Amino acid sequence: MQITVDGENVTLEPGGDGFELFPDKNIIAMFVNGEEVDLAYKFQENDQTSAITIDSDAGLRILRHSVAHIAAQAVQDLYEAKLGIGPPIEDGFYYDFMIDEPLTEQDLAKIQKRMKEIVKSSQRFTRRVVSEAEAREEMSAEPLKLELLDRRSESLDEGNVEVDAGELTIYDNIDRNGETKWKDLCRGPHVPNTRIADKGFALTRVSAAYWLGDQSRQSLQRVYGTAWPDAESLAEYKERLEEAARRDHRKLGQELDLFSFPSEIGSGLPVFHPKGGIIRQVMEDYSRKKHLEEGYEFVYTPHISKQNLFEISGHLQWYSEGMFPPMHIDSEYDQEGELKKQGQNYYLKPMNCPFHILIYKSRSRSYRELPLRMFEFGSVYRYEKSGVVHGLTRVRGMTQDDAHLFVTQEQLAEEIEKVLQFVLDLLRDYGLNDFYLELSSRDDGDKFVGDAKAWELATETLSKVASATGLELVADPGGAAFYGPKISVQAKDAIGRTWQMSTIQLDFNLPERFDLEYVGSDGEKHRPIVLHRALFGSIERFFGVLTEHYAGHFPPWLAPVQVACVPITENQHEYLLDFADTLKEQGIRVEVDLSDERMQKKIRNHTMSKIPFIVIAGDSDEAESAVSFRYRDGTQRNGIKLEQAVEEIMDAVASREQV
RNA sequence: GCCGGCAUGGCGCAACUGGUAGCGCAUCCGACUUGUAAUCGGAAGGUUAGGGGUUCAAGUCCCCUUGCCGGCUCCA
Repeated sequence: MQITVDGENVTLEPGGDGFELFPDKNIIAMFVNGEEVDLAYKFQENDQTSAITIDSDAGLRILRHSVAHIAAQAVQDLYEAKLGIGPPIEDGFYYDFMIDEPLTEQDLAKIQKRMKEIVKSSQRFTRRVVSEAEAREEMSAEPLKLELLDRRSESLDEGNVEVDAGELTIYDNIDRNGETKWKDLCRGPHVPNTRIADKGFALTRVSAAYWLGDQSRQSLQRVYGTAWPDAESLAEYKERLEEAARRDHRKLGQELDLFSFPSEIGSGLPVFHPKGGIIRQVMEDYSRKKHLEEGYEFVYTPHISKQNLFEISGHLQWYSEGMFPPMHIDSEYDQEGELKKQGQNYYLKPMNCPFHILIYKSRSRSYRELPLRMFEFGSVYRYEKSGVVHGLTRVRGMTQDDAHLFVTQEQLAEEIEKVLQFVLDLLRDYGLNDFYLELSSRDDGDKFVGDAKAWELATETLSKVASATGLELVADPGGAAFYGPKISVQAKDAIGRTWQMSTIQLDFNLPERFDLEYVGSDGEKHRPIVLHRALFGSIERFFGVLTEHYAGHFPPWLAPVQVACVPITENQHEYLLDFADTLKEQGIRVEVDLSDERMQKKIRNHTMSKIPFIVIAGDSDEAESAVSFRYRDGTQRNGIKLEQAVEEIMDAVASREQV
């Protein structure tokens, strides 16, 4: 029998399978004619195959999915639980269960212990093709699996071949004695044997999850886990989690005294302390400067508005759920309690656009004024549901670095290009360098405004401009809001996590609703196009992302305290105070530590508060008009002359570099 | 909004099955004056998120509210 292995012709005995062909233990499955299959697969004439190693992307998915099965077996060994689904996910897997009692952390430990036993018992994953009737029979005690079978037949009826139109398979877990210990309806493939999971897995958490992600369906218990080819990779993964935890902006915000969320104020409503305040101020000042240079004009608008504005804008129609409920004011009653004056509703604003648009509409506009760019640090309030607020990244009150650009059709492409370049430059100034773009286009449904033609044109324009940056462009079909397509900038942080930062959003809706126009060179009235864009997204969120990106080690230009001076003895107090004065005159944020702690303690304190420059001086330094630098990583440089020290600090701040 | 967990001085934590709150850091006072990540001694500080209940007795048990955490759903 002839088959092709990695493009090479190989001769195999009839009935030969993957175990024969790939004896290497690191190979856990294989591709056959493009499909992932078990090693137990018996080759057919002319099959094309290649190995799947355990550490490849496909291999890891298969491993994780297999460990999900082991978890499910363990759960069913220990509890009365019905099976949901158990797919691999990034870095791990989950399995959903219908179970009466919610699982706890203690349960997790028990389940993991049981999993270890299953792994050690060396069970084989064995594939078996079944008819639908057989599958229903064997899964008769598993209502959720039966529902999946129902759904499968429904979609087959509709000619939808997406969901496993192929044969149905059950995987049996068979132990050394040939006894079937467990089975699951599953497409596979799987690792050959539970032992392969050996030392590289761990359960990580439990939570609830809706069946099939549907809020109206029942809540299941979801067990999350992770799985890796070996113990080292698992340890590395755990270390990665710990690193992320160390960088958590909520923790750093507390430790570095940057911001807090007083419960007296309410959920999702942060206050910035002086140390966080100065960072914000520097960020905002820099942003203002850049916007001025880029031709933006600054506007200011209130935080609340009468209901009617949001009726015109459509927010109440489309997004009232995300808005704080209204406050009703100005009603007046006479002595009999009869309504004398109809009051009205005011809403906290969830977006700035209607306000900017009113500024546009305050007088007639000429094409000569376009593009008109209105910028504001606009405070908005959104009623985020109670379960979703999260540190600074998901809040109920925030400040957007928001701008609305009013442009003509002809100017659109160039303006988008400018904005995109502006965004990327600005993000780079903040130390983010690794980006990709996402283009969200129209949903196929009819939930959109404007005509399809205009959408198509605009999407094409966005796409062209995005491609021209040379950055990776990911399509997000159907991801657009109802009012227009958008480009979003995704940035990767220092430990490789991606964050959605800026968005550039076209709007076909508001110009219509507010009946915007400008007078063109032809003397006729035309409708401008509105571009929404926020570069940071929200200041709060960006602040959180930067904190995690830098792990609290803000570069000198952003650091709340840029220089801490530590005298070796009291004799240097004057000397360092003079030095600090010189820096202060240059606008440097500097402190001299005159406390009566020992200098080792002072160094420790300032290192822990992550101050970029610790400047130390003793007698010998003073004698030669010098100081010593100590950086956050513990490195030191001695004997730096005063003028040079000042210059270096100033340079580091001015260049916005990290030290 | 849903499921589960948590809530003790500024911060991090302790207090066995209910028996009238402890420790470290920080703070304040005093002593010490010291070349690169914690000097020593002393003092002050909480009625245990808020409210209600059970009990002779509640930080420990029950209920409600608020907030936080992990997910789900959502994120204009």
